[in-house]
Amino acid sequence: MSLKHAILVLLETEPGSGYDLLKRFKERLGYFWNASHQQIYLQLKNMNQAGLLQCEQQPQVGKPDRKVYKITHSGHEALLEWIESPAKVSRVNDALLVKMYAGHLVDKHIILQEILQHKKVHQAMLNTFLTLEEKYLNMEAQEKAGYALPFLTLRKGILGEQAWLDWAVEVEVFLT
Amino acid sequence: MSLKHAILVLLETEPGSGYDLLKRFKERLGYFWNASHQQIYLQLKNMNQAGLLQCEQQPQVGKPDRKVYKITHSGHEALLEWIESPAKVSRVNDALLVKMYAGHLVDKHIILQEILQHKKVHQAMLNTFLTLEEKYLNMEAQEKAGYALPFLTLRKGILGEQAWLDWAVEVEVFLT
DNA sequence: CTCTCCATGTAACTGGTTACATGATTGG
DNA sequence: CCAATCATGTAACCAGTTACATGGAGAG
Repeated sequence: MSLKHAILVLLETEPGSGYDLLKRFKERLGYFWNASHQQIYLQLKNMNQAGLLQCEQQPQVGKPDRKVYKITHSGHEALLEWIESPAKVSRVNDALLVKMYAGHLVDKHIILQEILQHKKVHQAMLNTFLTLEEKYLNMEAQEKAGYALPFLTLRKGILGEQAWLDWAVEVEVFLT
Repeated sequence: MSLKHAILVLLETEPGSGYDLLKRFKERLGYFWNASHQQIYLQLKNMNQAGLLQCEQQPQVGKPDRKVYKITHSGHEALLEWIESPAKVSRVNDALLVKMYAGHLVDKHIILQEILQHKKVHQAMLNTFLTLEEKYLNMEAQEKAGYALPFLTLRKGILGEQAWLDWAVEVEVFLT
């Protein structure tokens, strides 16, 4: 299970609350890791209990306390251990392809419409990634160096989305 | 969710036992849908109870009964309804990219080794897909027509794996 | 005044994995 | 003889989603 480790990664550089983490997930790991706020709050509680994080409560007026979590030494150790041990090849379960496979059962326009809807989402993601890429490429050498690995994950996103869109073209050609 | 629907797809053309389905998953939906035998047996039981499938028990000597499941009318309806209603864009949770993102915490050879391991698996998958593609391309026009949609899902696999391997090259260039 | 964002959480449920369990047959 | 494959399942656990719940602040 890796939500735990993803949280450790995001807290490794700076402490943050559950909500902060939610935002960081969207900004930084958005393409390859998703987490809902419910999952995050629960995980933080568990990880705090397990001693991977420590929590500082900041009282707020008219709001629930702001709980800022910080990685502990034990948390840092756990993170390194995880990075160093091999990960399984992640296998997808893609419902769209199951539909595609059985598409002969319905009118082909239904499948085509579905593809076009998904295409919009993938095109939008690609655009976001390309904007981020440009930002990176315009950085000064020094700043660039610090973002090299995140940039490689961005490249994964770009190549993945481009492949998706190339595939969509093949599908459209066949279905129209 | 969709394991249910994937099973309906696989039983739509011909009945089969849990073990038959396990094999069909591997052969036909392998790239985009994974299911363990435990999941399948459980689902079949539930779907039988829900009236989507009917089960015929074939007694066997020295073995548990062979339970052959067949899609019912209600199951067929459920399948069509599912295909016709929009699917969410599937979002990946890829632990390898989380590691990559935080790769600065460890020696870069650790990340490189991990990439090389994963690359082997992706290369093997691509080879399998390319073999299947060739098989399809050598079919006669008539037979080809019947496999057009499954062929498109195969194309997705091919484009996806090629993109993965292209990305791996970029990673290797950076890490060596 | 309503909508969106900020900010936090609990509870029930569904989906999926890991571990356990059994035993025959086939191929090297 | 040993490993793999055939063939079936249960139980405990872990991960993730959906629904529910609350309430302030700022924008239009």
